[in-house]
Amino acid sequence: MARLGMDFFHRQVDEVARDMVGKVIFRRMADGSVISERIAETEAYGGEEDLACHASKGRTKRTELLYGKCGVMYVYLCYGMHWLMNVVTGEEEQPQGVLIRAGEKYDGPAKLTKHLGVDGSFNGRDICSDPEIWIEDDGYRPRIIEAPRVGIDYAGEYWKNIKRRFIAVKGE
DNA sequence: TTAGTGATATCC
DNA sequence: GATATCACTAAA
Repeated sequence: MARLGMDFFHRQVDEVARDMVGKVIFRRMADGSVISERIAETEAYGGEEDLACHASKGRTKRTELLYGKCGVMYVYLCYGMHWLMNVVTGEEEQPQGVLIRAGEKYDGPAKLTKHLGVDGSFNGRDICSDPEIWIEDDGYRPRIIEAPRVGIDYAGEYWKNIKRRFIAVKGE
């Protein structure tokens, strides 16, 4: 087991998103217990031209984190009730991030964050050094399917259709 | 298919 | 200050 560090996230967002599939996310709860969940699905967002990336519309208070240091969590409240969890990747000054969409047992971005107890208080934390949440590589290497991202109809035909979504194949 | 929900951004 | 938007889920 090896905890993922800065070097893992300091790469092209597409590579990081792909490599994160199959890794295990750990969470130390307030009562001291530790739960884990293998990542089954991610999506890559980023590049200044990526219309699906929040930061494409301009650098704002909210998206500021995406321009910052890699390894930092970007947690965002969607539709007033769902927390979505991302990890910033790549160079500083480049808005890039990986959305963690699903775990093996918790399929769906908001279900995953709910299970892990991740909310707005995790926004801006460094997943490489935070004592309450981290990601490890246990050597598992699933076969990975690439697919178009979902839920970004507003981003236009091109960005809607490119394959920046990575899904683990079960049982391999 | 649609109702629910609230932070953020954008427009007065 | 007000409105429009949104990387979703559950219920029907």
